[in-house]
Parts: sequence; structure tokens; C-alpha cells
Amino acid sequence: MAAGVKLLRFAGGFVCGAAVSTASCVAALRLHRAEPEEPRAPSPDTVSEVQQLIGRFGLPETGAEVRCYANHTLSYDQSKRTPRWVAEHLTNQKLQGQADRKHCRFRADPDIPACFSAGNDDYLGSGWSRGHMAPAGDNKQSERSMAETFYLSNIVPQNYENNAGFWNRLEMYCRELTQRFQDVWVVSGPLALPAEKDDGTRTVSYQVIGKDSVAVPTHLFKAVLVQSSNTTDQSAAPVQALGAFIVPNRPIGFERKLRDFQVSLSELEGVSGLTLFPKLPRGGGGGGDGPGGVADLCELDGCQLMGYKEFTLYLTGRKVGGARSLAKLEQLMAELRRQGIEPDDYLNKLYLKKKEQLTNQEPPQGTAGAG
DNA sequence: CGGTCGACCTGT
DNA sequence: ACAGGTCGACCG
Repeated sequence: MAAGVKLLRFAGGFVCGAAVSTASCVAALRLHRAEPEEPRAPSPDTVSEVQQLIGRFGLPETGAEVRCYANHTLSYDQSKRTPRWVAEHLTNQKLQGQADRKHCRFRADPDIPACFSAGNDDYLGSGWSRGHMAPAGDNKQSERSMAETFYLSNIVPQNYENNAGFWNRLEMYCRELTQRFQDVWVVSGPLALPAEKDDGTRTVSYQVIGKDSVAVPTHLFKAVLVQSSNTTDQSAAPVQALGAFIVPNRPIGFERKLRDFQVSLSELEGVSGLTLFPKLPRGGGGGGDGPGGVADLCELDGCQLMGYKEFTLYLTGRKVGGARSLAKLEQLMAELRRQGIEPDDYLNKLYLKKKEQLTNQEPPQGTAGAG
């Protein structure tokens, strides 16, 4: 909304960065907040003594530390058995490759303690699909990195239709951004948002599935940051744009636009409890909404997902590529036309190529042939 | 691209 | 006989 003039104020503003640990954040607060005469302030020695006593048997551990994989990074939620957030960096270069998800299998993350880990059996027959946060399709370049996205530490229970449809198209849009921007950063994760009851009270409620009680998110979020250096003037500051989205974990049809689900970065941060891209310069504007100097992704790039026709053509192309018989091949093309969609040049060429390939490997049958 | 499921093979 | 892993058919 606030697309007007943005003021940059550097004076004295400091961001309560999440780049620091909780402990040092508390320490920072103590430093900055002028605490009025604390009575009986304990001497440092006493503090240390007290702390040692409190921590005698160790302090609670959350298991939320940052975990690094070949091409994604995440923080895990041991209570929900899902990630809290998953971050990745995309470039056009990194999206090239032949890695194939057919060689991958969902499995428990070997680095997550078994007692806090989800298992495949939690998901199977639960009514929910296993939805990637860092998508497999972002890891064509490496079998290893693709295999790691199938660890259940990167997975949340997701509505089937949402996963294969709207969310899938959102992931495709993120990949498409690498054609127009040099660097793309994406942070994705699950949310359990409160719902308002009839009496006006708000309550957080979410289903859990399987023996491990994996939490089913009510919504999913994605924060997308893009950057390109100025092609005409290399010395100019790079152009940056950011979009934040909150998507309900249920079927979403083609009539809905991505922009319908866009929220401000600060709103997403508020509901998620995360500080996203904490090192990104923030605007000091009164609203405190949106980073200063960073454009709105949807105003800059449109945030247009594939439409029905385009998406169906794309899916048919993928299926044609994987067809194993001439009969199946023809059935795919017939189904496309039945839906009133004419194949484009790309699909026609793919079809002819596949037809030739299958004809050669599948000798003509039915006519006076050897069995 | 995103998924599930059942048939089938393997090892104990 | 049964658990577990692979593979191919299927759906949006």
C-alpha cells in the first residue's frame, strides 16, 4: 500500500536484529534500556554464581539451531516435527542440471534426534501430503542437494491440491525470477495462525498427524528477495525487491492471484515471530512497514503465476517427456485437446520427438508381427 | 512440476 | 510369512 516516498533515516536507529542469539539480545536490551536504580544489584560474582547454580544440570535446549545442507538451510521445530523456516538461494545457473526426483525418497533427517523426528508413516494415509519447503525442483544441479530436500526436516503436512497447484506455481514463479534477477533468496515455512470464533475470541488450533503428532500448518509463508546489479551502470546500487506471502493450507484455484496473498514483511514477521533478512536495510518510516530502498516485488515484477492454460501445457509437457508407451502419449495429447487447449510449438516438437523415440523402441504390434 | 499408491522383489 | 525398498502407473 504505502508506495509513496520513502524516507531513509540512519540517525541512531538500531534494529533488534535476530542475527544475534536470544541471550545476547537480552544483554543488548539491558545495555540500552536505562534501568532505574536496581535495588540490590548483585555483583558480577554473585550473578555468575547464581547462573552456575541455575544451570547446574544444563539449561533447556530447543534444537532450533541453524542446520546447513548442500543447498538449503533451516531451523527445526522439535515440538511440531516440522521446520520453522527454510532458506535457499537461487540463481539461473544453479537451476540447470539433470538431477531427478525419481532417485530420491522421503526419509527422516539423520541429524534430527529420533524422538523429535517425523517419519513417513506419520504422513501416509493421514490425508495430508508431504510438502517441500525448499523445493526439489530448485536442486536440479545436484543429486545430493535434491536428496537432502527429501529429509522430513524440510517437509510439512500440506493439502494435496495446494501442493500440486497454487504452491507449485508459486515455486515456479520463484525459479522464473532467476531469469530476470541475478540472485533470488527465498525463505519458506509453516504457520499456525489464530482463527476468530463466533464470540470474537481468537484461538490457535491445528491438527496433528501420526504417532509423532506432526503439526499440520494452517498456512504457509514465503518471503522472496531478489537483487540485480544495474546492467547499464555497474557503479549504481543494485536493485532490490521483496515480496512476502501467506497462503492458506487448502486448495486455491486459478481465479486467485498471488497478490491476493501478499502481506507486508512486518506483518509476516509479526505472525511468524521471525525477523526475516535481518541484515537487509530497513526503512525508518513512521509505519515501519517495509524495508527502505527495497522495492515491492509485485509492483516491480507483477507476481503473475502461470494461468490455467499455460500450467496445463507445462504439465502435459512434463508428462509427455515421461511417457512410456505410444498409447499413453496419444492419450495425453487427446486429453489436452479435450480440455480445449491446442499444443504450442514447444509441446508439438516434444511430442514428435517422443513419438519417434517410442516408435523405435516399441516395434509395431498388432499387424502380422511376432509376439 | 508436485504428489500417492499398489505390485513386486528381496532378505531374514 | 512379513517388513522394507524399488519400480511403474496414476492423479492435479
